[in-house]
Amino acid sequence: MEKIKVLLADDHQIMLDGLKAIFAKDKSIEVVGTANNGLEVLEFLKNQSIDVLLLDLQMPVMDGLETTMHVKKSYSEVKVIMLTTNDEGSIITSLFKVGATGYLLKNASKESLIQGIKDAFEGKKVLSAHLTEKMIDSLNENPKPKEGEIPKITKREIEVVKLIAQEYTTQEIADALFVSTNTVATHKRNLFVKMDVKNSVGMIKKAVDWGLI
Amino acid sequence: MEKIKVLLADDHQIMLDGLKAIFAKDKSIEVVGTANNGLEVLEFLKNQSIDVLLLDLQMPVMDGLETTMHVKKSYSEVKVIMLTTNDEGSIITSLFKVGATGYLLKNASKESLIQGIKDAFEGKKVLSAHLTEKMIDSLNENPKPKEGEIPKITKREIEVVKLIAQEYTTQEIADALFVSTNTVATHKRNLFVKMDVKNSVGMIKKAVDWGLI
DNA sequence: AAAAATCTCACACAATTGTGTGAGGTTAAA
DNA sequence: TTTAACCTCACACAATTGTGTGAGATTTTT
Repeated sequence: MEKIKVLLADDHQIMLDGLKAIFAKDKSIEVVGTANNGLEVLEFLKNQSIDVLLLDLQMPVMDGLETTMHVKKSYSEVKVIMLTTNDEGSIITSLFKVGATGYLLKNASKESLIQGIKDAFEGKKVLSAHLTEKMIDSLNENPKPKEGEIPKITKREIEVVKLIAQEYTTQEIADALFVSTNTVATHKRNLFVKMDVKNSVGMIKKAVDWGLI
Repeated sequence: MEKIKVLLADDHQIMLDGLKAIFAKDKSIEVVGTANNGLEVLEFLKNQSIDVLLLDLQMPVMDGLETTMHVKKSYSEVKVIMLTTNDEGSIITSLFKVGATGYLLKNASKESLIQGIKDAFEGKKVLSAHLTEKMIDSLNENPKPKEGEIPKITKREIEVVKLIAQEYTTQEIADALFVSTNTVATHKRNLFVKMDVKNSVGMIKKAVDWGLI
């Protein structure tokens, strides 16, 4: 069987050595090179193809996030696993959005690392169990409206809000709801006051924040 | 030790019976009641407190998502675990945003269910391993602007977009940028075309999607 | 049953937004 | 250096939005 070609990138030589030692013991993984920053990774890829890129998040010159973007843009078939010591939940989602395949803690066990490489190679998403929760938390981190701070918006008003969000004009909303434009205008007026906004733009922004639409 | 008080909610009686049977064998869990829909859950909570709510996502009258919102609003200390057969990734993030604690598949093992209840009770987030990947995928699923699909928005235009998002009128934007209202109007006009929207509301929505603001 | 909230509509008017067309000056790219 | 993109502004006009006030009808809550 062909070995999984892995490129290691970390600014700490000790880390690179440690990783190489770990993977040396595994028959299905071959470390084909190392890099000290993102630029070196891109240089390496110009000359040689790899299957998996194991990447330190914190690096000088070009960090993990930026590197991932560049790599995925030019070599989309490469699986990228981010390796890091700390676990800032907020960045995890960004990582996956730019196309990373996995996210592992540096203090993960040797077995986890090896398994992570293999899973990534097979196209699976890889995530340290401890990090799942972090990620979930980060989803909630946007200034979620505190319980009592949301005024009571009526059903009809919500209908109006939704239509406004869909770029409907007052006239179109009136037609859609079978009421007069005056009525729609009244709903909007009341909404502006309730939501404490100046215009439809502010209204829709808050509506999104509040989960109204 | 006090038992963990659990309320089961599912519109299928068979499911309820099965769950009861499973939890009956565990000494630390006590099923204190069952409900067939969200309304019954809310009714139950008026008279009796619980620790964990195991909730079917698909229910008539009031589904899991809506129920969760109501429950967390009035009884924030209750841990909610969603139980479902299918796994629509997109809904998972919504779930956590409304305050759910976990999300398990109905075909999870008995052990997983029991452990899930215990974890939730201790405040941990619970997620079927198989669903982690789904969730990650769903992060990527918002009509992410494909590389080439985002038109080139100039710096000046972005400034305008940001101010519009802050409920500035054209006049105020003009003052803020030290240009005439005509200029601002022109920027807006160009933005409408570039972004293919009808008005400022649509513009701000897309701007958010595209990460412009 | 009385009170409060909701939904409806009218009328009038000010304010703002959106559209069309044309164009001069500056900057960046080919 | 020629072209292209960008920023600027004007003028005019239509369309839409936003405000203020008042009020009847229906539903929900107390």
